Amino acid sequence: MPEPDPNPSSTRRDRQIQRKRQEILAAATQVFARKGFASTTTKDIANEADLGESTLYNYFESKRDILLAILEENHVLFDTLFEMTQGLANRDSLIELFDRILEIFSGRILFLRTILAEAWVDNDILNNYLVLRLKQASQLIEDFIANQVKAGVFRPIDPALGSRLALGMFFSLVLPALRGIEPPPSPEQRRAWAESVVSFLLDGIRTRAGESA
Amino acid sequence: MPEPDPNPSSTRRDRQIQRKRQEILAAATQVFARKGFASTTTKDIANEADLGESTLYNYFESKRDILLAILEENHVLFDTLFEMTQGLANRDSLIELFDRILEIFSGRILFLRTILAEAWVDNDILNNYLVLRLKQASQLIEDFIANQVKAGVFRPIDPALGSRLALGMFFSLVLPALRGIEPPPSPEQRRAWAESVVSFLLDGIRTRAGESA
Amino acid sequence: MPEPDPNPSSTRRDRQIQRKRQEILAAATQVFARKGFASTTTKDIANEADLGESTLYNYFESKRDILLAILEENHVLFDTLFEMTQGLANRDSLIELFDRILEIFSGRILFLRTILAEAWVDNDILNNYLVLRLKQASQLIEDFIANQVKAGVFRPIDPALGSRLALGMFFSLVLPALRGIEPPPSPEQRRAWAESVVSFLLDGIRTRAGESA
Amino acid sequence: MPEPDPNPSSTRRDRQIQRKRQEILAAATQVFARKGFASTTTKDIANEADLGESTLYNYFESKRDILLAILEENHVLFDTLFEMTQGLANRDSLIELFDRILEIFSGRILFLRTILAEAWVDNDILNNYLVLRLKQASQLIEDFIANQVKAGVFRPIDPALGSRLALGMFFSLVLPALRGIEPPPSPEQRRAWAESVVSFLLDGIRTRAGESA
DNA sequence: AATGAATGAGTTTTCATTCAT
DNA sequence: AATGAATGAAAACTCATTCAT
Repeated sequence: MPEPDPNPSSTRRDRQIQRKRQEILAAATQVFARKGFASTTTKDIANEADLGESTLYNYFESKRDILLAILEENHVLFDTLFEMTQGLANRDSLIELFDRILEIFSGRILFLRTILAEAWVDNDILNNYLVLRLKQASQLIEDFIANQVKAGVFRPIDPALGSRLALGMFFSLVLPALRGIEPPPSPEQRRAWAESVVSFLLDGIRTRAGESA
Repeated sequence: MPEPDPNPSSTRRDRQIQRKRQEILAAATQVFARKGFASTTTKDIANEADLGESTLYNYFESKRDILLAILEENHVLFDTLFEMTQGLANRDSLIELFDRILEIFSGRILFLRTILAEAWVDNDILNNYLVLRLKQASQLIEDFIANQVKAGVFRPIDPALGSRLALGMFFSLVLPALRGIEPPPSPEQRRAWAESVVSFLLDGIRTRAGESA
Repeated sequence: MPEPDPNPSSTRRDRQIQRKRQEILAAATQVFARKGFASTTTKDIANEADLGESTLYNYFESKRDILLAILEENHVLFDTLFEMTQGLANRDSLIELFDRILEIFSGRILFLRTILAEAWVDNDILNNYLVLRLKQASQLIEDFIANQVKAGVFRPIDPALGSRLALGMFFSLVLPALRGIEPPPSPEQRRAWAESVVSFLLDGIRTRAGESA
Repeated sequence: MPEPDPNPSSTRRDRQIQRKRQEILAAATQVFARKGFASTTTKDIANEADLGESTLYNYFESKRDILLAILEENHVLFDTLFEMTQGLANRDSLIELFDRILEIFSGRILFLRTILAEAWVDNDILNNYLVLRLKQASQLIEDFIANQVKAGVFRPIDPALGSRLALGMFFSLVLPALRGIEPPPSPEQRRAWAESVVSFLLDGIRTRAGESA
């Protein structure tokens, strides 16, 4: 027998509100990704959410508030990514990391398309929602590189530069999907990509002396 | 007493018109880069160009027409790049290519910032002005890779993937400058970057068996 | 076991309804006085009454209906004033009248602030709720003046004008409190004011020949 | 022969703009006086000014800006009043003052109706545009009363109270015209009123001992 | 050729009111 | 009886574009 909730209606109501907010955010994400924030009208969002335009304002303060809610909501999601990734130890953990990020990216394509577009023209969004994450990711890779260099596994390379190039490789793979001109990668494709990036990064593209023999 | 030119006013006027158009395009590029096309008003452009708003319409049909003129104007510039680069033969020609593109990019930051933003939300622009160029660049690198693989210098790698990753590395270097959060690279910086990218691409990051000894 | 009332729920419900209506009217009076009718939203009223917005419509037909109910409710109150004041006989009764009206005004500041604001822009309200009362008050004073003139106590003055000036003096005293930039007058203050007005009215401000001696 | 204006077009343009602003202000004053600021729509103003709604925004920043421009414009006008009135010396100068203010008021009825309405609900407007003026007027009268009391001409009366009552009398005369339920007073009417107010104020309404004889 | 002025079409936002529960 | 949710209608304001000069 379930405990009588001391405040059941309030809680249910809250959930109901949250659900509706999610619906609106999902609709808005669709349209923002397609047209960009500035070119999206509240009418667009309302149509996509199958609501009256004024109803939006029962759930959000303004159009920009909707955008920020989308950013906020997804920002949290990426927290977990970095919590899980405590450190990069070896080739396999690098592959694992790239694969996981590719997976997360594949599931958040519309959001990512939106945030990249807005961060491109809005400094607040860039700094509050993108730079932070990129720094975290970059740091992770830098630390790995620095360690490997110290251990003699890597050539003495600037970790910051290495990290940057690694991120560049990574984005070269997902960007077409984010932009919507390629389908999101299948799990197999992701795995293959992750391995390729790591291989390129670690081994380069040239035949090794020992291998070519 | 000046020589009677057979068609003086027309020619001079044409040049005058062209000059004014350039001024407007330069002003518009500034504002588009800063705020994005959709958030830029014709008033913004007119202010930046130090003109009356309605004067813009003596030179361009519409706000979008200004954007397209900017894209068109710069598109031509990149033609020369690919004309000059007939083929990549070796490590040095790769470095040379990257260096040259970095240089061109550094001189066209505002334009690039604009085209990237708009191609991100506008399929026409993406296809007509960006994809074309990327394909050209990509093809160049792919051909190089395919050749090297055939010659046994490179491991048997998918040239398309290799090219993509190479472009990704390249963009990871210029993007912060395009976005305006880093200064444009100095010539020395460009050279160093070009060498780094090529080195990463060709050699990888790991100590080579022969080198570690 | 309670007596079966022949019509209990109805009566009790009616009282309950009336009580709730009063609460809403009190809340609305607060907000109307502060912001004016047009700038007050139904949400403002609902918040002040600690109710849901839609609940208002169980008790009133519309926002304007609430305003009219406020006017109606208070209109009745002033009936009693004029019933009690059957006629002005002498200086003391004049003082008494002013004092009483000051008292009533002090207890109805928010209502008066509201009605004055709305009568200022709404002819219906002006005519139905304000002009009537002012005419009654004015008549009272006019009659008094006319009588005094006839009796030779007053100079032969236009009673309508005299009444108007007397009302003007009166309002000059209460208006700051109605507007909310002065505290409501204390009973002593009211008494003093009433005497002053009557003294000014009757005696003027100049030293009398007999007095100056 | 007129001096060549160094900047003629600019000046003419400025005048043109000023003229259009005046037109809009005049139109807005009409509508504000009739319906109150909050109930007036920009469409109302545009219709009254025979302009497109959006045209208003070429001359004013916002609806409120129009209101403030009206207040500002008229505020200046009252400056002159107080400059002219350096001091009140005797009965005739008092009459003169009242007459002049009545005249000014009669010419600014719509403006005054508007400012009174808004000052009634807006503290900024009350303090910045009304209280200031009332204090000036009040001070003038207070000084006069204080002087007369000192000279033994007036009974020892509180000058602040006397001033307040005098202002009340004054407003009782103009208010109906401001509200629009009486025609503005004719010059003769104004003169008569001024004399009456002063007479009431100075002499009171009662038969004087000496006069009744 | 340059532009001040005007504006229609739209955009975001507000708000009184309705209605299902 | 109370209200959360939804919304049509309208409000203030924006902006690309036109046009007369």
